[in-house]
Amino acid sequence: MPKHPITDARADGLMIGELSRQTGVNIETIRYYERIKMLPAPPRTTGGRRIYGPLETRTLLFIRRARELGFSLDQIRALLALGGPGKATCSEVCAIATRHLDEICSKIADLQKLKRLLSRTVAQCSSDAVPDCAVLDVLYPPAVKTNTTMRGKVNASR
Amino acid sequence: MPKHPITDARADGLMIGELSRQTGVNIETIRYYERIKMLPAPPRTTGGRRIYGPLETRTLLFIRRARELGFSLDQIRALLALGGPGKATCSEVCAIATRHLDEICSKIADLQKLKRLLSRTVAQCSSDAVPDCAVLDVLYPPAVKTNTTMRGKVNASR
DNA sequence: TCTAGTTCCTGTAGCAGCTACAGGAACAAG
DNA sequence: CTTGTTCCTGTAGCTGCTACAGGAACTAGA
Repeated sequence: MPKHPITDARADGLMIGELSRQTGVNIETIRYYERIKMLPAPPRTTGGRRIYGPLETRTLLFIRRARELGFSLDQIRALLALGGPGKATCSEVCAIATRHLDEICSKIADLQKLKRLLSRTVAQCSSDAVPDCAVLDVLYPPAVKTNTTMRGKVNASR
Repeated sequence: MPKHPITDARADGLMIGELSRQTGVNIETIRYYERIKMLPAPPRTTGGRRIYGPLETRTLLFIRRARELGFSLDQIRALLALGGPGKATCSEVCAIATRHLDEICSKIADLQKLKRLLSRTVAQCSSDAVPDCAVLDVLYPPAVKTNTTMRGKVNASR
């Protein structure tokens, strides 16, 4: 009767491949999430295959979205716990999100510092020989300007 | 005669602890760099301890600086190769730096998108009960708004 | 000379967050 | 019954480190 690959047992419920297709989350990743207890272990068919209901789909989409927004798995775990049966206040949820927002802001600030430095440096590129390359000048420590040709002097036991 | 912990063999040259202190790079990290061939294996004392010369110090500082600027180890390897004995043009070095700069820029752009979305969302925090939390609304997929209390229905073998 | 304390050595395992196998069992369709 | 697909478990790999364990080498003091 059903022509889609709905398989066995209770007819509603997806197998892992379908869940993966519907959520855009890799199969191996789904199993990984189960292993690290991000997702509850779903029931199985008699043959041992996982069957997922709408709740799991929803949870997985939640996780995926949160990952896209850069939340760590631990943060997501906390969010799921707050949204869960215990119930909590919105401000607790916001606290996690705000902390994450702070992290994002400081990451942006760091990257912008890098960007300024690097683009200033790259702009000086001369296309000439390497010894005068501005990029290498920024990278190499300015102090030790010693002769680069002093190798293999010490010993060499072993 | 020497009161500083310069040990054995040729008197110039640092042991790994001193190198670590001077460069600010963790001892274990230095050995790790050697293992993955970021740093050449240095000569050893008869007792088997590594002795580093000024070139190694310089290289390690280079690596550290490049890491601070967010270059990957592979990129740094490439930079070191270019700066090395083969010599290359400044534009080759700049090519690597420019690619890295592009990565930084797109990371910044991504993070700023996140930042806007998250801060807009967090701003709506009501401090009230969870069901109406704006953060969770953003995270949860808008489609499936089904009853959350339908668990443990399918089967439960195993 | 013996001993204590420090530094160093190798090798292995762990972190996040996956991804990619190998080798086998279960299923659907011809 | 066979073929092909999907699924299963378990393990190892990725990046860039960090942290151990268990032992060897060195220094300084008694």
